Order: sequence, then structure tokens, then C-alpha cells
Amino acid sequence: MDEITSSFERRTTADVVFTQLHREIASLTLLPGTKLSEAEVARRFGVSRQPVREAFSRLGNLELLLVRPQKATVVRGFSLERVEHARFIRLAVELEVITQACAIWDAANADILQRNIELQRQALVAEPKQFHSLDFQFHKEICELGGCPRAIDAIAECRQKIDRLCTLSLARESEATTLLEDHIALADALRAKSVERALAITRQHLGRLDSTIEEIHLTHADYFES
Amino acid sequence: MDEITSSFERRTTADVVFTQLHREIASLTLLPGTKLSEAEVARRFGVSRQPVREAFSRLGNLELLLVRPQKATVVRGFSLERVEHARFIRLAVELEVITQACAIWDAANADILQRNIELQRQALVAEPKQFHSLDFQFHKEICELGGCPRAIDAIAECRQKIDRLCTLSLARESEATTLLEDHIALADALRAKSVERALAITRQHLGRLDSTIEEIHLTHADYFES
DNA sequence: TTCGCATAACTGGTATGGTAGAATACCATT
DNA sequence: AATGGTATTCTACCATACCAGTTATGCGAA
Repeated sequence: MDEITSSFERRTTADVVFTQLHREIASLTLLPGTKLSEAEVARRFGVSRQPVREAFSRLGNLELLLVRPQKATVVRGFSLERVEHARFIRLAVELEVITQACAIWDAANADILQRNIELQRQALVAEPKQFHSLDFQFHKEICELGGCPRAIDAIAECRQKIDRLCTLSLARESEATTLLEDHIALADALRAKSVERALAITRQHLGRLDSTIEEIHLTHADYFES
Repeated sequence: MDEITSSFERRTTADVVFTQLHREIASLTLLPGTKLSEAEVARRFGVSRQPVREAFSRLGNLELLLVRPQKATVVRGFSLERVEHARFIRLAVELEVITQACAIWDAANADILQRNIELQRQALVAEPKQFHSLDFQFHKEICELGGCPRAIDAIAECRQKIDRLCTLSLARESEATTLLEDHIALADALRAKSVERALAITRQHLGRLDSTIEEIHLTHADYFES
């Protein structure tokens, strides 16, 4: 691999293959059920089979690929069970973050969060595409200000699994308004340090995904396993 | 690899190496900081570097090994941050399991749990070694009866990270009595369907690890990273 | 003795060839 | 036409060789 390794950090060929495949699977460019062979992918990237193999292994750990001995490797579909599990874990973590945040929340924190909400409000009318990342930023700030900086990693991991699914939904944009309202209510509850209210809002907030998941389960049943 | 693949399931060489190394790292047979080279391990197992490499990769994903290009692979030490994170996630999940369990708990569930507690009580005096697995079983049953069967996987994952650390503690056995008391109290709270009490007990129950972790952090500072 | 540099002995990453097992296509037999 | 067996063609897995960095070593100069 003679190409420039983008200056600073050494990225191995396996990294490159992994990243690219990951992107394609997550974005549903590669649909569930698609068969991938080491040799074929290796040819496509112009590399040997070895780094491809390594990338396959990693994607297998993430449950994005199903790779079993002597059988074709396929892009895994969705599983209602796995999605529900990810949703459950995310809810659990988010609830505990909120609980701990409430205990130490102060006016300064509230102000920082408020600033993010303003940006969301602007994005909603100006650049709807940005709303998604502001949404993430919102939850991230709660984690950090609440004293659980690493919790956002766990949340992001769960989100990833769910997001691949939700790409299939059409109604994502229209829900942004509702989500913003949730965020505002949550920020209020935090400012008031009302744990019960904050928890209830969080449950409702994350629960909004359920209908979307259900919808996709019906409309795209063929992408589901088991 | 001509050996019998232990009947039913096909286990690749990489699986074998992975499992064995995992065991050795988790049990602290391989101490943090130990350098492992692909070639050396390959010789030890009598296999080629390839499957070893694969095993290393997986162990790297689990943060048990630190493998970086052109540098020796080493067994990772503990990180207070990582341990706290695992503890946090476990707490969050366990709390939400309890919450959901409380909502649907009935007498039948209570009885099943009670039976486990009796076993714990017996094990405490007869076979202290068995207490550990009964402890796990206890939490597992709550997950299953509470309607979150997969939650135990997440919990187990967190436990694993913490357990490697707690192997270093001397005072584990003596705490069993306290843990059993917690379990009894928790079962009571569940039977009474008192969410608040059950959550409080769970917090206290998991919090008991903190002192152990702190102790080890002081007595075995050399096994810690960062 | 101590420092610096050259070199040898490692490291993990990559490329390639060969192998066993699983799937598939195909042909012969019924 | 349906079925059973066989040959071909996949698959991922393993072994080996080679490469490019990194680290350790040891020798020579100061």
C-alpha cells in the first residue's frame, strides 16, 4: 500500500477496508443478505486477502457481518431482538446519566445546554440536516456536564445499531419538531432538578423510536433475520 | 490442526487460541504488561501466526490486549476509568431491569427467586466457591423473569471487566454474607413491588465493589494504566 | 566510563499459495 | 420427470515468505 497514509496517524490497510465497508453497511449501500467474499473484496480494493480478512473479523464482532467457517460471508440483517436490546441499553444508560446529572446540575450547565437548544431551533428551520448532529451533541453535553463523559460512547454504540435501521424510515425529518420539544422539556426539568420529570421525559423521548422500528419491521420484513 | 474438534461445533484454530489466551488473561495467569509476540505464541500453540493474529485482534477489541503496528503486543492493565465505566453501565442496566421487573413481578417469580436464595444460603456454609455462580444466577433470573433476558449479557460483559480486577482482592469471601443479605432484601422489595426500595438496594449492592476497587488501586498500582 | 551511532534482532502488517469443507451444477439412473 | 450421486466451484482457513518499521545491542570514539 504505497499511498500516502494521510500524514499523522498510521492507518493500516485493514483499517481502510474496515472503515469503508463499515460505512457502506451502515448506510445500507450494502444491503442485508449481500454476499461478500474475501477474494472479491480484495480485488475491489486492490489489496491482498489478508487485510480484508481482518476487516471481516472486526465487522463480525460488531455483528454487521456473519462470517462462518467455509461458508460465504454475508451482511447481517436486522434482528428485532438485537434492536430492542440496543434500545434497552441506551435507555438504561441515558436514565442513569440523567439521574446523576440532576444531582449536580447547576445554572452554568443549564445555560450551556440552552445554547445548544437555540442552535437546534435555528437548524430546524434553516438546515434540517444539521439537526441530527446537534441532537447527538445535546445528549453528549448532558453526559459530560452530568459527570459521565464516557457514557456517550455506550450510547453512541447503541445508536449506531438503531440508526442503520432508521435510515429506512421516511418520517424522520417530520419528527424533529417533536424531538426538539422533548429536548426543551428535558432541559427544563434538569434546570429544576426534578429527577422524576426528567426521567419520564427521557423515557418518552426514546420511546418515540418504537413506532418507527415497528413501521420498518412491517415494511421491510425481508431485511430482518429470524 | 488434525485434532478432534470436540464433536459438534466446528472450532477454528483461532477460536482455540483466543479462548485459551482469554482465560489466561482473565485469570491473571498473564499479568498486565506481559509482552506477547505473535511468533512466540504461535510456537507455543504449535500453529502458524495467522490464527494467533486473529485471536490477538479479537482480544484487542475487548481491550484485553494492546496491539499496535510494529510494536510489541502487551497485556493491558487496568484503568480506573474503564473499570468505573463498566461499573456505571452495569449499574444503569441493572437498575432498569429492576424497574421493569417490578412492574410485572408476581408471586411465581418471587418463589423462583426465593429458591435461588435458599441455595445461596446453603452454599455459604457448605461450598463458598459455588456462591459466585449462584450470585450470577440470581441476577440472571431477575433479568429473565423481569422480561429483559438479554440484559444479562450486557451485565456479564461488564462483570468480566471488573472481575479480572477483583481477582486481586483478598476479602472476597468474607463479603459473601453481606451480598446474600442484599439479595434477600432485594427479593423482598421485588415481592413487595416497591421500586424505590429495590433500586436503592441495587445501588448499595453494586456500590460495595467500590471499596474493593479502591483497595486494589492502591495495593496494585503497578497493574494500572494511565 | 559514557555517549552516540550503526547494525542486528525483533515487532506486526501484507502478499500469496495451498487445503478442507460446503454449496452448486450436472449428469446418469430410475 | 424425479432423484441420487459426482464433479466442479466456490468459501474461509491456515501456513509460509517477505516487508517496513521499531527496539535492543554492542562496539567504537570521546
